[in-house]
Amino acid sequence: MRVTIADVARRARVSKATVSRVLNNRGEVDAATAIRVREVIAATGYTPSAGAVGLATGRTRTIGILVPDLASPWTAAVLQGVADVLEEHGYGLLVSTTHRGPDALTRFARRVSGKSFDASLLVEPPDQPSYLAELHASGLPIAVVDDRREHPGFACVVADHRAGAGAAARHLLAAGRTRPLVLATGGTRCARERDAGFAEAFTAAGHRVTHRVLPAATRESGATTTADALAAGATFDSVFAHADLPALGALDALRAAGRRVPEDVAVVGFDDSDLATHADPPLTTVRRPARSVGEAAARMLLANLEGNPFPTDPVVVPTELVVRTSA
Amino acid sequence: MRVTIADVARRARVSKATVSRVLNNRGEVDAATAIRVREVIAATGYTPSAGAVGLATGRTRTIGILVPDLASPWTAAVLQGVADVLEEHGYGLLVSTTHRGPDALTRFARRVSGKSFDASLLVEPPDQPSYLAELHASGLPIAVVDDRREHPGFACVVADHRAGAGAAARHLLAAGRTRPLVLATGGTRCARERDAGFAEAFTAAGHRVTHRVLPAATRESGATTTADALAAGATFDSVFAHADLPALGALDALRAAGRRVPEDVAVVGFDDSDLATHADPPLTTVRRPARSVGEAAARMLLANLEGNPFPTDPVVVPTELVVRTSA
DNA sequence: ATGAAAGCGCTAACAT
DNA sequence: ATGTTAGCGCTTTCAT
Repeated sequence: MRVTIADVARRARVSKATVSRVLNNRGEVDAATAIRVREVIAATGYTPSAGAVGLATGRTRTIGILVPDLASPWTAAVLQGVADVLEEHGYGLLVSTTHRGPDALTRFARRVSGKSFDASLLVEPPDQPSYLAELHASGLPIAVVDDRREHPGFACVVADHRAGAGAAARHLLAAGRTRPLVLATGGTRCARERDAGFAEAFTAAGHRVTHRVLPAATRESGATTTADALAAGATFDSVFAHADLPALGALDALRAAGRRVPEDVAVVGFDDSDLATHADPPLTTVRRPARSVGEAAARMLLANLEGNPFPTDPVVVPTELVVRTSA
Repeated sequence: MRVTIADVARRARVSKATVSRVLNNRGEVDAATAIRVREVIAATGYTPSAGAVGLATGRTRTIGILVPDLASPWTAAVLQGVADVLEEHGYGLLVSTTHRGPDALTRFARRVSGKSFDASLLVEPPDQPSYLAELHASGLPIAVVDDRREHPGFACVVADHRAGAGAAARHLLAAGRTRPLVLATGGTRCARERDAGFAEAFTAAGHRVTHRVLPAATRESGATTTADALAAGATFDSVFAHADLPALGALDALRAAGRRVPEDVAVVGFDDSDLATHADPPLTTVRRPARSVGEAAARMLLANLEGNPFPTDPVVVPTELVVRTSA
């Protein structure tokens, strides 16, 4: 049988209430009694039942996180940041995934109303306003990690895409590059931020940027788009891709065309994935601080649970230009 | 206020017991009553409190997983597999990490004895026999994912390194390669399996393999070890690396030495990481089925919870040779 | 087929 | 400073 608080109370010749008090350092307890109780606890290896504590207090010391999937480096790193902070504060992390379809969302909502956790964190949640609204209405503290910043009304943590793109631009400018080709990804909010941050710096310096939108954020589309630009006679001395994969593609196309990187054309990516380190040449890129984003989000949630209201504006985590060889 | 089972009972004009029966399809309930109860449930949006159910039944429908860290592609993929299976069966996943030091282990043990979950899964747990024994003694169903296979006494899921290495060897042999250079990683169990599987095939064919142990499973060590072998006059027509990163290093050294891949030397890696796809040339490699391993482990745990005993031998998940360009 | 009541293991008023 | 007493929201005998 498991040892319960009643067992401890009996063996220490006190009431359950007293045991509870020493357990939680609450209320006044005689020093000697406390010691005795602690001894019994140690001797029996007693650990409070999480479920019972949760039922009695209404708090589970667990937070729920909903991520698109676990295998992508970005979400995995965010998760790591969240887990670190929560662990440090003695909170548990209950993970759910949306990648198996919309049922997952329902199930998550179920857990929310089942009070499986005290707060929850949504990482790039799918746009299903009904569920989101429902979650919001549940009264549970909710924070969102979403660079698309598409969920007003929720406390939010985002990476600073604009500043990152700006840093990339200034790095290129400092190296004397004046005619960049931008390989942009779709029309998400963060893509617009990157465009804005990059273009801003170049136009401020009196230069124009050539802008292409990629059909997909893949290596292939990066390659063909770059090759097309080359074939169309576009003159550019640098490439800024909205992701590392297309940057790799640009590298391919450039090599195929006999352009040297970075001598003839400098290339900058975005994300700082593993691939960037191992690219040939190693890719200069803007690091998306997944880990820090996760940490910030977790801290925000924890602060909220302690009574501090959520910040009204998105928390912006700085990005960082990682200079390697390609630019 | 949250709606409780008592609220539902009142509105449906039945007792809590009946609502509970309807909820769990247990015992005989009049069809009409059941319908009425379900209507009230739907109307009120009632969801049972997970904590209360847990307290009453002694089961939380949650399993705990302990991983070294969340950011590595291998553990992330295992986790994904686990999450998929659990989600499908309505189980929750509580994640802990050991990467912040040994406290994490203590905390995990605490949750175990706090009955936060029904079973737990250890992914490549650190060798701290005391804690492991303690966990084992807790009576909680525990499974281990650990290719090192170093924890006898625990139910275990592993990838078939030996067969994977064998497949790599046969692929090389079929291509007429007869003098392979093996770039081995440290003395773990799985490294020995790979060595054995690979050597077996080559010696059976009457060929000898050159064997080097890498100081580390990095790209650099793969490169220098290969370069050294070349400089030492070793003649080899193929390289089998125990991981993708050193295989990439071999590619580097080979290129630097003017050897063409795969014409002069074929290269095979192990893991099938992202890097393999994007290597130049794309790397032929043995896929470690992280996802399937996670799924198998989760299924094993679930089966155990339903009363089936754990298999006594490790569950072996097949690996797969992914043929690309390098071999 | 359904209800009443006890109890899961804890916390939190309220007494003393 | 400590004990008593109610719950928290559910499941589960045991009656009826």
